[in-house]
Amino acid sequence: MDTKKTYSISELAKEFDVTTRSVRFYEDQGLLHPTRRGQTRIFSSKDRVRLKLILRGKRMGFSLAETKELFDLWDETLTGNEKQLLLMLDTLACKREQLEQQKNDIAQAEMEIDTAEARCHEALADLQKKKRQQTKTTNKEPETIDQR
Amino acid sequence: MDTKKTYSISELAKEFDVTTRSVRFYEDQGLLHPTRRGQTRIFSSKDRVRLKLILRGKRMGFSLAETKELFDLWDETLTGNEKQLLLMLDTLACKREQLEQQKNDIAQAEMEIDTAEARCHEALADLQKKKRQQTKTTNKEPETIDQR
DNA sequence: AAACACCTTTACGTTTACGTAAACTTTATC
DNA sequence: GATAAAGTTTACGTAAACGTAAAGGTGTTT
Repeated sequence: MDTKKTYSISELAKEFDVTTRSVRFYEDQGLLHPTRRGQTRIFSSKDRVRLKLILRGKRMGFSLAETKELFDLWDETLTGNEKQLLLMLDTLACKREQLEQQKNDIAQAEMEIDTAEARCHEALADLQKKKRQQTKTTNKEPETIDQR
Repeated sequence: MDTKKTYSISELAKEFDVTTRSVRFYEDQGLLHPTRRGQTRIFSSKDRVRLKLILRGKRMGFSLAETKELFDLWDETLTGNEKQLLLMLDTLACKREQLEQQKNDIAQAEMEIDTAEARCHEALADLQKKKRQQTKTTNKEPETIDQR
């Protein structure tokens, strides 16, 4: 069920493969806002979404502070104040630029991986050739063959 | 000139907008290998390329240690040892997966930015409407208009 | 030769993002 | 009602990636 209303700390931790320590830390830093039953934390599905966003942000190289800024900004944006709305639009535009940069970086990296891989295959092919020649002279069985 | 043979530390620092401290740190961590004239560092164009890769790696969320591993692996790969070559191919495949994940993350983020932006524009439009109605009753000039 | 720019090493300080242990409370289970 | 399982706070520890002096060495420009 994706519409489950609440989650325990270990449920969230397990689902997203982080420690409870991390989750508590994110709360401490103001990124999550669980309610309490007694002193036990109860996380809403909003918290769940935010945790997902936090982790994606991390994978994308965002700091917790950056992510928190976005969360806070979004919350303030919801108040409907015009200045906030414009500020949010600005911020979104910035993020878009960052994403463009990242896409470029990724494209570059992919190309370099391609050429690196090609060179590896070449080098492997060379090695196989040498082996075959050795095999010819010593008359042994051929070994592994690189096939991709 | 992209074929300039050597660079001083501050040349590199300026070109890539990092501090000399960082460059020295990268050397200290074994990511760069400048030669020396006296005790002054002299960076090759290979170092320059590596610095570029380091920084791109950082933008992509890679740690220096990860980047160093790749550098080292690549250097060892160049020795032509078969095991190294296969290991390298494996590593490259892993990196490719990472890049796929990142592309997904970016695509998701872009979609969310799109919807966030749309909501902002809606909210702004609502505000404008309210303003216009006020303007009608109070007969004042219209103010800013959100046009995109 | 004095000043200035640029380079060096050494070394302690700082921020981020948690890890880890200790000591304790609450809740579920046998 | 004992015991385990999961939760809590407090607090010190740590790795990464530098920042920031301090103290000094080259070299060239005026």
